[in-house]
Amino acid sequence: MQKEKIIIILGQTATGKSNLAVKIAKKINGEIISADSRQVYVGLDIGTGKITQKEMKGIPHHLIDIVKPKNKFTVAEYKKLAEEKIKEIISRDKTPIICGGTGFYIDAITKGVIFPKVPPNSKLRKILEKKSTEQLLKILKKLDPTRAKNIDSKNKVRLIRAIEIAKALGKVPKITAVKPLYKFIKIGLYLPQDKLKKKVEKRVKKMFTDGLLNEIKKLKKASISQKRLSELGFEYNNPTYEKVVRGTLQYAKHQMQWFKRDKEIKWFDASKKIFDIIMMKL
RNA sequence: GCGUCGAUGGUAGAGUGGUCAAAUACGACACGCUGUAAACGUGUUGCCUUCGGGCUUCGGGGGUUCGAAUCCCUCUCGACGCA
Repeated sequence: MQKEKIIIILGQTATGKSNLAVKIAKKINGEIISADSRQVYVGLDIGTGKITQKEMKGIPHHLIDIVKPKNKFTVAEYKKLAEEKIKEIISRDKTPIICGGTGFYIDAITKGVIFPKVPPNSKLRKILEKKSTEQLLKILKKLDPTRAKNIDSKNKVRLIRAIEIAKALGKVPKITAVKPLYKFIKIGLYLPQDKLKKKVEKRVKKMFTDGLLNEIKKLKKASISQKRLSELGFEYNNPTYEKVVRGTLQYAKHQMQWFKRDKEIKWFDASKKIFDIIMMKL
């Protein structure tokens, strides 16, 4: 049996992924699944550059606005939901198009990664957070010497998660991945540095005129704490134009850092006319 | 014009005779990442290097000293105060 085809649109922020995804969806009868770790939250619209109803042009979009910003959302949940959506869309005889810039989320689906079935344990985390990385490493060593050897020994977040898993399962299972069920076509969008910068500047300016500050006010009213807001991104942490531009540019760089390891991605310069070329490849 | 204070690496900002190529933070660059991922972490960040070191730096110039980012003189610029 031939594998179903799934199109992935990924790449740096502000390169026009959403737009391209909608165009492709129209042409090939597709539905879009977002791969953005922040657009899942209700109410984070302007700051995350969320696609508007109008921009969707009638194409169904999934995994946008699915949780309240108060609740934390994670990759594992994303993977589960996205895989459900993929099945659903295929059963409707349509093509799933995954579109977004969160590389970790995309890999979670396309690389068949299996996450250990250990949900975050906030109680345990709270206790562990108070300890130093040295102490944490010691604890992990006792529980799982192998993982302790390979882990990023100064990374608290990773250490805590490793301990969390080891406590629940006895040890941290080896990374496992299953063969993907689908045929993924990965299309990467990038912009030359100067063009990216201009695009980002324009976008951030628009963010402020569109009412980013107001959006933050609303979130605060909905009793989202300042701490939580800053977790949701620099746009939500006392943003200024300069801060957001710099942060976005840094983020774009970080995204490339992640994506460039994936040799399956076919890259396209988003400042050129690429739609027809991409369509030919699908 | 007089007086006081100040001038430090890409930026902010410590340092006030040796342990200073100069803390720290930010930025920049490189890299990692398996349930927080716009998160979290690591390395480099004057120049050269056979990686042992070598060389030139703390507004400019001059001096004191075995030794100066640190003390003195002077010039330039800036802030404030008095005229």
